[in-house]
Amino acid sequence: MTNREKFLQHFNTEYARLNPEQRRAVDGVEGPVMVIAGPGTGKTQILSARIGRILLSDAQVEPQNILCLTYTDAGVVAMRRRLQSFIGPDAYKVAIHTFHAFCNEVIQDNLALFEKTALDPISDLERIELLKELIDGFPKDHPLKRYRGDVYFEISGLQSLFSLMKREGWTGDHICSKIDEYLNDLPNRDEYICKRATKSFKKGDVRTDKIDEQRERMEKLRAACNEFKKFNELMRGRNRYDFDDMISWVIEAFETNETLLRTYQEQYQYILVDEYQDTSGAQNRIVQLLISFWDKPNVFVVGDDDQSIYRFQGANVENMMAFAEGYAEDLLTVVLTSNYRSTQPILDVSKALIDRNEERLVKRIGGLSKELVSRVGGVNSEYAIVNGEESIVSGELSVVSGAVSGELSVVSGEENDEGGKSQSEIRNQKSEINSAAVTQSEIRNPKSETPLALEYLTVREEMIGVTVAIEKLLEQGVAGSDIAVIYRENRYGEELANYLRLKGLPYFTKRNLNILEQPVIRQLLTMLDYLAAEHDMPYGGDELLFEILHFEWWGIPPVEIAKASMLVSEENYQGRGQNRTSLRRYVCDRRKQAPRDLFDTGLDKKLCEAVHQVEGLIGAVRNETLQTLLEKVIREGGFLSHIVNHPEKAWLLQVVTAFYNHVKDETRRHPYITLDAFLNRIGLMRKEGLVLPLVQVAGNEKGVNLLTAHGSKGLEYEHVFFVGCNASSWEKKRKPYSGFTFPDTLFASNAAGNDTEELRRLFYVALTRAKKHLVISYSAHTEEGKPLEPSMFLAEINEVIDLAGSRVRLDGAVVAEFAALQFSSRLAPEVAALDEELVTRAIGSFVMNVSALNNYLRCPLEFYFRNVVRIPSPKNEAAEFGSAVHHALEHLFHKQKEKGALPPVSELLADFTWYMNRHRESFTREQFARRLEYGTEILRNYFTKYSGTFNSVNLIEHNIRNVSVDGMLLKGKLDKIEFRGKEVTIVDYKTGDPEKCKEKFARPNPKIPAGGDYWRQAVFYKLMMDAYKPEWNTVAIEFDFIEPTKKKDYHREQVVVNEMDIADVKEQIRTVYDKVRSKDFYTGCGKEDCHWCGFVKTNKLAVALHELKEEEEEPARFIMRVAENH
DNA sequence: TTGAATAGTATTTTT
DNA sequence: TACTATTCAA
Repeated sequence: MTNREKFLQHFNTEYARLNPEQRRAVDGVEGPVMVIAGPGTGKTQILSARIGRILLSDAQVEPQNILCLTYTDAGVVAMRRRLQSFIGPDAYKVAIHTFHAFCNEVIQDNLALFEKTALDPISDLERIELLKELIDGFPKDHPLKRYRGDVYFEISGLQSLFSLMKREGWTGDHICSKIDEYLNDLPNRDEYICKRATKSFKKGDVRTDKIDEQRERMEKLRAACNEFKKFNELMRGRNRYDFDDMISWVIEAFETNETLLRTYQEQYQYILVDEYQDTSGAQNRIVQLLISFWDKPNVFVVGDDDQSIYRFQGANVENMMAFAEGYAEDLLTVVLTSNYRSTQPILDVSKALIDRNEERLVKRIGGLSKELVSRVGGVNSEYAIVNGEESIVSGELSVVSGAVSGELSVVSGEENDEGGKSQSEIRNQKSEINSAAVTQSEIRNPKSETPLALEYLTVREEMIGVTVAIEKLLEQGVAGSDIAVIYRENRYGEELANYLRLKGLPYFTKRNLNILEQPVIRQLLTMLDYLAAEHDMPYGGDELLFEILHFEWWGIPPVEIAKASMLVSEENYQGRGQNRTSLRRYVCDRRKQAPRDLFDTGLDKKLCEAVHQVEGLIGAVRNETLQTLLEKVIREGGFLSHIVNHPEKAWLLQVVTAFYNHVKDETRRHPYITLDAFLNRIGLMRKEGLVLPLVQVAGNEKGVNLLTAHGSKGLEYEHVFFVGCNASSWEKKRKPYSGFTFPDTLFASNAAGNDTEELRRLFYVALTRAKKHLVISYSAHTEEGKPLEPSMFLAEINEVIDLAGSRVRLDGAVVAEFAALQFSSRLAPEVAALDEELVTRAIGSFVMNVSALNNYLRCPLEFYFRNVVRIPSPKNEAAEFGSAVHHALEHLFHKQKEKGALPPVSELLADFTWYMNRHRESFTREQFARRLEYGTEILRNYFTKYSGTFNSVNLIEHNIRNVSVDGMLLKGKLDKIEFRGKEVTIVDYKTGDPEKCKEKFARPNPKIPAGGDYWRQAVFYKLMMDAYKPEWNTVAIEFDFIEPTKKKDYHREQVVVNEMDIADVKEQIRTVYDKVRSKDFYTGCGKEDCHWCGFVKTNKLAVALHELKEEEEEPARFIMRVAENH
């Protein structure tokens, strides 16, 4: 048999399998065809069959005359594979491309026409840099120019706007005219007419204030559009292009160069477009140009408007509508309604939902019907609906019920009937959950044949429930790859993966991760940060070194680092000011001394070795290129061997390689890039939210599939668990600010409700992934016990079809199995204890002071690191600025006292500037300039405001030591003590935004059980003063904010202390004092956002993890208890 | 009852 | 910053 005969034979068998409507679409080879292919109707199949049919037609068409365009690379692969099974090797001669690849080919084949020979694609970072340049070039009164806050705020908005313009092929003029249209129309709109009298408007007036608001937004958009051209010029100037540019260039070339267009029109006489609903305006234009030669082009587009989830808002049906209208007379429209994937009940449920959408072709084009009919199992029996399927289905569904009933207690019975009830009714029912009897009865409900809707108590229980159900299915021999869990957000899947992992169940996920956020890379970057800091200014990065030494790969016992750190601070204390040493220098010096005496240096060997290696790397900064430096960091110092021996070796190597590649790419683009410049660029990426993406493939391919609703498109599974169907994840999810607001006149369809329709399509896509079993679930409460609503989409379905719904309550024993996951993030870590002798030396002379007290109450580990180990404090920009302000004010009042008169403001500013210059190393160049300017400004204003009122009878920077209160020693340094007659006021300066410190003044309350830090400080001072000078009448503690509020007010807050305050704080001091004495500070607070607990956990320094005490009631338990009591 | 004013809170999905 | 939820007022 010849190849052609083989192919013919094969094609005929495949063709025979097509149903009549599919054949109708395939047979009409000439002229335009639009196929609306709902989920599971054999979309790829029909494209392949069509290509086969074209090749077999009488027209002598060669494979290379056919162009098949798709949306994604994955689509190309799938298409090619299917086609090959249809027509054999000829499949490789058919041009199957993504739009981008096709355009690139056109450009590459006609380089002379495009003159783009020297261009490189632009990187995300370069785009940001260009946008910064663009923004820097804005004139003074430009609507997008900012002087305060983030001056580059508009970057992200501009970026998405320009990309949108390219994708949709919109010009600035086009948008501007739409803006005018919109603004002119506003006064006619009802929502801009005042309905009720207010201060400035009467009833019936046009709300000009609201219109002005819109106008302001629109002028911003207009200004942005006007920059589009300039941005493209900038890009060209740098020899860079966008991916989206490829399409625009080809459009332009086709439009202006007829010969070029003709060449491609001649070559591609048959054009097929897959996923037509997702093609952008620009992509669609390419198709139009290619087919524009013929009145009746041989074009075949396949798509499903109901599955459009990537298209820009408001445009989803437009392509298809325009297509239908453009060829109204000759167009063959075929709607595929035979579904070979799902059972009828699943299709019915899906239909119930999607019927709510208004923006659908079936509602816009007359005579179309899109009722999907299940042909599951009927493929081989001549397209008849197989009635016997019900028995198959119910047989297998009872398997699901069995799985559920085995381990889960189910509230069932009458309540299953939730059909037809509105959301509010459902909501009301939730309050009845608690009163419902918990039974072990199974769901043996005839309705189980329909998809199930389960309500779990909490998200946690939902995950447990799904995990248990999956476990059962796997036990019954269902393949993991036949099961999928679909959710809205990746976060859910990540969490769920933990549950499956705990149970040892196989799973499979693909997700995009940001390399820069990976722990290994963060460590590498910290290392590079340190090297840069030390290179810039010796001993400038000491606090980073402390952290770096804790990295696992050195293998240094943390106690040894603590010890070294304590020795350094001891030495510094004795050395007082001059010759302040650092961890790095201290260790280096000691290491060199070692050979000289026979005694041990007292320092850990590995520690010395690590510092030595780091020392070498610091030297390399000067001499090596960035790339070699990174290589050294990776190869030397045990980093590489640590990774290679790590259980997650493969993944870590991937991450490190990807990062290394990024560095290589950066050095290629900027051959002489310095470490500093590189780190700046990384910082810029972080700030602008740019990611270095890497696809993580976790688990194995036989595992249960974990997917987002978006990611599930085009896939199908026997069992689908559609989870997290809560309103908060769907329609009530806020979308973050995404740049500019567009005039609604831009969209052909009304913008209102469009978001909902898009979401509904996404929900629909998820539902239609299921072949036989669909379990939709949501939870009734958050982990914190707040009630959650089911998604409105569920209610919408319920109104049409009774979903078999149940409230699932898990068995305590089942929940207990997952206990290990419950507190995982909230465990309080404990570090190894220090040598007894060493601690005693460190805290032997401990005297209580405010910051130690605050540190301890915040987290005992913070106290340990700051007050016992005395880690080097980071050169913090804000803190150093605060010190400079303090310093300047201290000198101001000293001089006032000495001279008896207030010195001129210039001296205040000079003292400030002096201090700033002295500590220049704490700032970057920009920070320094900004802080200097800012400090001068606020101090001048502060001086002007208060200069007439400064009390001259006062004590400045008064040190109080060893005051005994109830046998406890207290100390403190007071900024200023003012005497007004017999009354004494203590003043403390504060820098920072006064508005943001409000809760620091709070007295103890349920939300802040220990009270605010400033409140405690005030009470502490009062307590101390009363013991120190009982004869002084300390009436108040005043917090003087040196920085004004946004409204330029200077704020002073006086705290008057009462008896209860005294008692409270005394109690706090007593507790902490005793705990410090008994060396009880090795265990952290366990709060999720605690920096110190986080430090200990991420570096795996903990020797033990403790569950938090039941101080605050654990929310899930709380709900359970309430439930039990009813 | 409903619009208007104010306070509070939280940031996605994909190519 | 922008949107939602709440409170306020006609």
